[in-house]
Order: sequence, then C-alpha cells, then structure tokens
Amino acid sequence: MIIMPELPEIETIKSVIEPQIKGLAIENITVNRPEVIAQPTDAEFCEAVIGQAISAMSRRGKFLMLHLKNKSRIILHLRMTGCLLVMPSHYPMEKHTHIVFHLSNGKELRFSDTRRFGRFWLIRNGEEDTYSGIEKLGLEPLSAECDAKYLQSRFGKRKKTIKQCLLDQSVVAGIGNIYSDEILFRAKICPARPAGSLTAEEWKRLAEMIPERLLYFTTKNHITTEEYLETRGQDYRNTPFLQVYGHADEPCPHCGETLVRTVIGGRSSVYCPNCQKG
DNA sequence: CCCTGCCTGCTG
DNA sequence: CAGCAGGCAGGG
Repeated sequence: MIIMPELPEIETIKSVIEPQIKGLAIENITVNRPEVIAQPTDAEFCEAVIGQAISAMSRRGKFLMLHLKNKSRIILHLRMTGCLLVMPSHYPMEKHTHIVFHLSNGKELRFSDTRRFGRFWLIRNGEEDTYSGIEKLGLEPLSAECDAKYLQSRFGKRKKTIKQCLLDQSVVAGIGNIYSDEILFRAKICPARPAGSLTAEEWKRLAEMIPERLLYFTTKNHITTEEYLETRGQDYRNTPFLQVYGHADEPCPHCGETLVRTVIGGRSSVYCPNCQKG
C-alpha cells in the first residue's frame, strides 16, 4: 500500500539516509524543477550549498533537515509523495526526480516527487526561518511535555473534532491522516467527537496512545539500506499493521463490528462505531 | 470556520 | 473521464 509520509516514515527515511550521506560534501547540484526550491532562488540555493559537507540529518514534525558544516541547514518537506534516495550515479533516474545532490563519494542524493508538493528551503547560519513553517510547529508527540494536560489545555475548548485537532501541526507536530485514525482507534475515541467533549480519562488515553502508536509503527517500518534501495523508498513496511486506515467495511480487529468510513474535515476517516462510540 | 489550489496516477 | 488520494498555504 502506498501511504503518505508521517512521523514514522520520516524517521525511517532519516535512519536510512543519514548514515549514507553524513560527512560527505555536496559537490554539485542538478535542479530539474526550480519551483521545488521555495527559498531562496534556486541559483542562490546552489551557490550556498555547493562545497558544503553534511554534518547531520534530523527530523522536526514531518520536516527533514540537512545540517551543513557551515551551520546553514537545508529543510525539506516531502508532503504527499516526496522521496529521498541515495544511489550510485549510474543507476537509472526515478521518474519525477527534481533535485540531485552530487556527493563526494560519487553517489547521489536524489529527491523525487510525483505530485510535486514537496519543498526545499535553505536557512543560512544565524538567519531566522520565517519561510518553511517549521517555527510554527507545536510539540513533538514523543516528548514528555506532550501529555494529557497539554492536549486538554490546547484542544479542550475547541468545537472542532478531535481528529481535526490531531492534524493541527501547530499543537502536535508529525501526525497525519493515517496515524490520527490509528491513534483514535486505540484510544477508543470517535474521530468525529468535538474536542471539547472529551473526558479526563479520554485525554489520558489519547496522550498515551500518541507516542505508543507512533513508536510502534516506526518500529514496524524498520528496513535495511539495501531493501530501501530495492524498493525505491516506496515500501513502508508498517502498512500490514494498520488496524483501521484502509480497512473500511472490514471487521474491527478488536470487536468484529464493521469499520465505517466517513469524511471529517475533508479527510477520509475510518473508525469502529462500537469501540469508538460517538 | 470552510473552501480551493497545488499535482499526478490510479480506480471505477 | 470524473473522482479521489491528502499536507499545507492562502483566502473568503
């Protein structure tokens, strides 16, 4: 199943890509689609990045960052279909490859993106990032501060549904449409519930299930560098473990009731009407 | 608060 | 060939 990258997938990509590029210099860049570079211009981006070594890679929410030796950083967001691959330069280029970083070991870091929603930003040392949106992100869902008290304080008075709240990156960063459904299923909360109606017990279960599910699916995603390359970074291995997303009209894995698909905030949502009572 | 635009490929 | 998939910005 093709799924869009959320926190567990971004973690997977980082864990596969970082060891392959860390310490290498970016010797040249090929930009096939300049519009993929959102800030600054593609010419300035290349000028600032070429010759720099990559010191580390990190994740924040669904963003990835390449930290360069001169303390500038490349920020990227894969959005729906973005993909990073490290390949020998003679390997056939994936369709929709928009940016290629030519590395000092002869390999290439390639960014491909079918739907072309993914974006790159370059933030120079000392420059404030007012561009990428990374500064507007809320808490990391795996951090200790992201507890029941925090969730209730930020969401507890909202009229919108709890599902829409979980997708609000300015409160908790990294959850998308798939894992919001998976988290709410385990927390036994109907996605259509107004956030303001959740009980103390439900906030507690939700706060527990957010890191539990994200870590679980991150673990299930584990893949070797070779397997990642063979599958062109398209095979997220945790999909067989999804309990509700993609399983509408199938029996609930917990109670057997038929799972229901609805639309909440314009997003396809699947839940169990028995386990997750409205 | 909700809606649209951005994109391509897959499905019915 | 219309409809859908969904992250996020921007606008009404």
